[in-house]
Amino acid sequence: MATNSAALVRKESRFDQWLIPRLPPIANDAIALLDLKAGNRCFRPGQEIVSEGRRCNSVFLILEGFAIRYRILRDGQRQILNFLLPGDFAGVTNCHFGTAIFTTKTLTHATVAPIPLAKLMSLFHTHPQLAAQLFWLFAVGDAVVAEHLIAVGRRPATERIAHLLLELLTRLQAVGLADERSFRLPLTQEVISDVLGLSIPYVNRVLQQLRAASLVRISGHLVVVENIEELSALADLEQTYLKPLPIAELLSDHA
Amino acid sequence: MATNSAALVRKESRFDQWLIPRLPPIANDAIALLDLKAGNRCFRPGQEIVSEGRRCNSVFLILEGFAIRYRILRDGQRQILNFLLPGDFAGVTNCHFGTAIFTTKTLTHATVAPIPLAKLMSLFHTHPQLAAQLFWLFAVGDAVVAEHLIAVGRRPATERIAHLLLELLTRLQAVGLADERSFRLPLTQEVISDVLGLSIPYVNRVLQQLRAASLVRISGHLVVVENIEELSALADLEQTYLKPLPIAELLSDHA
DNA sequence: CGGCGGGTTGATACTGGTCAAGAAAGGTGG
DNA sequence: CCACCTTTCTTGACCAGTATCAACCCGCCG
Repeated sequence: MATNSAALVRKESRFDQWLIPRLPPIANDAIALLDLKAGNRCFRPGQEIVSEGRRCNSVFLILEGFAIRYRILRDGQRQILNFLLPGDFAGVTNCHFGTAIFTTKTLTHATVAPIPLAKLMSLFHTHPQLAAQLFWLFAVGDAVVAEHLIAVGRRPATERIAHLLLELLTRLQAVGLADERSFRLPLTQEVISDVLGLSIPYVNRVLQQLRAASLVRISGHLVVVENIEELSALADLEQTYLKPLPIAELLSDHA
Repeated sequence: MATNSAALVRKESRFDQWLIPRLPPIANDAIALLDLKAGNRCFRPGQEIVSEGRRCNSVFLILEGFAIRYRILRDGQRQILNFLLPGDFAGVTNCHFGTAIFTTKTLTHATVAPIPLAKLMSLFHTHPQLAAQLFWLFAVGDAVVAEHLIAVGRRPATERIAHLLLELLTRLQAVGLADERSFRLPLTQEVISDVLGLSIPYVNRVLQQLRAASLVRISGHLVVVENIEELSALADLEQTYLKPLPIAELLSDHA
């Protein structure tokens, strides 16, 4: 079972040291199985982990730090697709095309474990339950992007921002990187605007309103949600996708 | 290897009959392995295959017909996330949460093969390469949604529409359901607007411009791209994600 | 024949973009 | 600890892409 290898990892304290977040079991499994301690790579803020147009045969398990996946358009505009938090796999989509179609760039210092796609796939033969867990992670990732698309496609700016902040709060809580109402993350207004498809000045104005209404405060790299209830009412956030059932329960249910 | 079972399926002509599209190998594999001929379900246009809020423990392989995945917001607005074409798996994300968070609804008559998630997962033990192929399909699906998000987030209406039509053309060609410049699909202006986050009247006006410029013509359920070059120039379409490498090639490459 | 889902149009409003510039804030070397 | 530079944040004036609302029309189906 998953718990064996996960427990195994937890014992190794040096490794645990910077494994601050509570990675999902799949991540711990992968770490144990692939001996990921060996090939870790560290990135500085703003470095590209995966670059659009370049070859890519590996996925990257984020162990520490934050990253974004995005595309730069012809006219120089940027659309950020999603945030990559500790425990997420980066580059999964990219590596299936041989050459990357999106760029993944670090937002902070980050520790990342590269896993060659071939190695991962070959593990399926010996550890089939790993595949199932990966699917589960994928499904969550897909849901995050889908919710994001809904926000960008159909919600006004204020709701989008509220939605984004609550999504991040919830996801970060899940990995132990946020407390009840706040988290640290270098969320510049430029980043927010590129995530949500807005302009920087407009994001600024909306943020001022939210601040004036005592709903959120972003100062430096600290994001504080001052009134979760009201902000949630604004955001209309789907909670299910951020708190998915453990895979075991899914398989035991009946149609 | 994958080809065995795929070839096996192709021989069965009665089954092949309505398997007009060239399903990807994974689909044919699944069909063979799971004996999907047995449990097929037929849907009429406008029926829900998966309903938001209801339990969901299966994925659905689309064998014939078209569907959309969407969410209805509080205020009644709809955001369509993606189109499901023959060969696509529907409900994959949903079934990982126990209860569906999106709705999948038929656009035409459709034939669908339900696959209990548990059944699929258990196959990984006996057919590990199936998992790898499913990942590949997933990656393509993710890329489609991601490109969609980019269009909605950062592109003006005309480009969005051009992008959408070319995406559909290319995807349909891949399964043998479109010729060089046209395809049939009940693409109402309401659907287009809900896919792209626009209003119906505006879609109408943009469509008129495109028609006036002899770029596209939508009449009834027939979509004809009259000038692929110009439309492509407009759309700035990423082709890579619609023509991914076969999985074998990916695994043989080196970092 | 009537109803209805689509498509089309016009008038009008507004959300959010653009441009331009300045003020803070944060980081860095001396 | 300060001067300086860069990044980020703010603000204002103005503009434009799209939304809304409200008809009306058309073709199809029962």
